[in-house]
Amino acid sequence: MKEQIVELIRRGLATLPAGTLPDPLPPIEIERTRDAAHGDFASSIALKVAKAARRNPRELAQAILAALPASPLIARAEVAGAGFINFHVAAAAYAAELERILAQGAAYGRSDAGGGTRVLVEFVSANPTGPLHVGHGRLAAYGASVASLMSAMGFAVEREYYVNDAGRQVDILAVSVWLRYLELCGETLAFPSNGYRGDYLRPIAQELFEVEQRGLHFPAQRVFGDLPADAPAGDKDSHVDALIGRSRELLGTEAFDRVLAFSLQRMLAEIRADLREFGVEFENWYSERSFVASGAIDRALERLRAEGHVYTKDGALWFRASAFGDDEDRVVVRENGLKTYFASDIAYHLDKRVRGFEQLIDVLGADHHGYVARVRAGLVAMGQPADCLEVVLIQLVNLYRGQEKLAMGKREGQFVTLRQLREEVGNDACRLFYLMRSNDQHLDFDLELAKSRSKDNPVFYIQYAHARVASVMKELRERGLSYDAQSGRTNLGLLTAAQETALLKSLSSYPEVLQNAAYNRAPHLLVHYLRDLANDFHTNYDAHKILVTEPELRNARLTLALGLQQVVRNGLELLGVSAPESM
RNA sequence: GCGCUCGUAGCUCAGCUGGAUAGAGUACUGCCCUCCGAAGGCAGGGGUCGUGGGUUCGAAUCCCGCCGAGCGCGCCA
Repeated sequence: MKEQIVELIRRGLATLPAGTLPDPLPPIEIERTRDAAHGDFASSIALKVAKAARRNPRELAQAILAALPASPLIARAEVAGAGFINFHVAAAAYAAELERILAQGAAYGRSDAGGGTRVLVEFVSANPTGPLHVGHGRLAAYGASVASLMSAMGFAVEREYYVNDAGRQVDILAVSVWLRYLELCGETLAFPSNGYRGDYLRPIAQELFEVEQRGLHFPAQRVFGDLPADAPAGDKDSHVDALIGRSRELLGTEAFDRVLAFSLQRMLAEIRADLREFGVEFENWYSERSFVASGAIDRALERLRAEGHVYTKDGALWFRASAFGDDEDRVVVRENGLKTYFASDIAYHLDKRVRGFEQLIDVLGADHHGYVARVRAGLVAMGQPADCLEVVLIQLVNLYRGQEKLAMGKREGQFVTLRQLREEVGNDACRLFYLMRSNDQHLDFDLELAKSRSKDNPVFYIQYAHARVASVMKELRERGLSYDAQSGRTNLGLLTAAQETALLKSLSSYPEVLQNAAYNRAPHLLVHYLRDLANDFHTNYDAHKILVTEPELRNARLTLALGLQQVVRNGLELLGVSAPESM
């Protein structure tokens, strides 16, 4: 609807004599008015160009108004205030929009504006060394929803999880599982402070034991004998590194890698299952291990070297990041010859571009904000446009049970997992609560509220609107009546009550909300919209009985209710929340 | 110290690609059930948009300073 009016203005402006308006015309924009007295849409185009055109804004607005072609869409248009042009949309136009909703069904609100531009959304990418916790859940819900929204806008979106399955951390994972396995063999040992201490590794060790039996058993003394001391007396890093070395030595590379692969596979399976059950799917699970093996990092470094963007200092190889907007230069190859994580990170991002993605969206926890400038610097140095990478930072999540704030810290080892959260409040509440707030706002997640069946709970309130329509349809059948869609469409003119026109108006703004939410990477806007829409429906429901005896009015009202139901369903779908028929 | 983010009603937050008297939920106060789901609806009070400047016809929104909160500043990953 909005686009149609913009088109109308565009056509009107084209008929104005040359020189009336300044040449580089700002984009024509209209906005929904806040005050009904200002009509439904308003344009401030006259105010914006008045100065450049050296004309009085009101006069200019009047001229534009006079040039507007007549349209059945607009009941009335007028100049108001300092030079706004206000548009009053014809009631029939809202009725037509409702018909469009029902005709397009699940496709309503979608667009092809993205033109199939390839976009890669990378999110979650949690290390496969532990289960997903509540913070990852927010990344998952957000990334999935942004991907859906962009896909609805006609972008060719792929979702990617970068699996950090290489490097020291997975060695530590292997050692941690093996130590638990040794405990199952009857050994008593001091678990390294830098190991993964959580109980979640015990079942994996148990499975390992069932597969390997006692084949990997070594006495604890041989494993820990004369290793550098662990913290607090010694250094936890050198302790665990030595422990990795000792493990490889005793088990042999082949068996150690077997333990590693087994642990990784189990951990990853758990993460994938967790996300799948949460309704979050990825096209790509991109393995760092295979990425490293492909030689892509060396190729990226070679590219930097060829362009002269690296130099040697203190025995290390540095990337001249400061020349590309970063605060300082960064090491890519350490003095000991090992490549840094940063090196693989920029190579990975280059690889995304090489794979043909025009736009890269990274969804990261806010504590990663330090990486943005340097990764972008890397991409630019390797010839990529600076704006091909977009990083969205997600603030942290605090769990509450009513007033009580729940402690959750990895350090204490008692962090709440995503699975625990889902099991307690359910997927729907989980997804919606995660998306309720803007990404750059800390999220207070109240478990009690998420579970409550009342208006205070937006999940409930929105789903209830959907279910309520289903309930009305059921009641209709129970009364031996049926819905006549044709009659409903032809009698939409009967929907003249204030609550009905308000609902019609809200429904018509859905495409605008979607577009806004997609382009601003802001699913929370859709959540707020759906809540308000549900409110409009409940208000209308309370004010006007749907199942009245006059068939024309009844059918018209049912049409409105079904349109509402369709839009709620479409919106919830994009948020990953179910639209129940009853609850 | 440097950098990123945030600061809007008692509380939790929208609004921030500048627009016409600043919105919602909650809490508080008072109404509404012989009626399709009261798991609901209606009405009311409540705000120097952290603060001081600036840009603009117009600033919660853009720019600068200050105050306060969170996070990040390894040849870790």
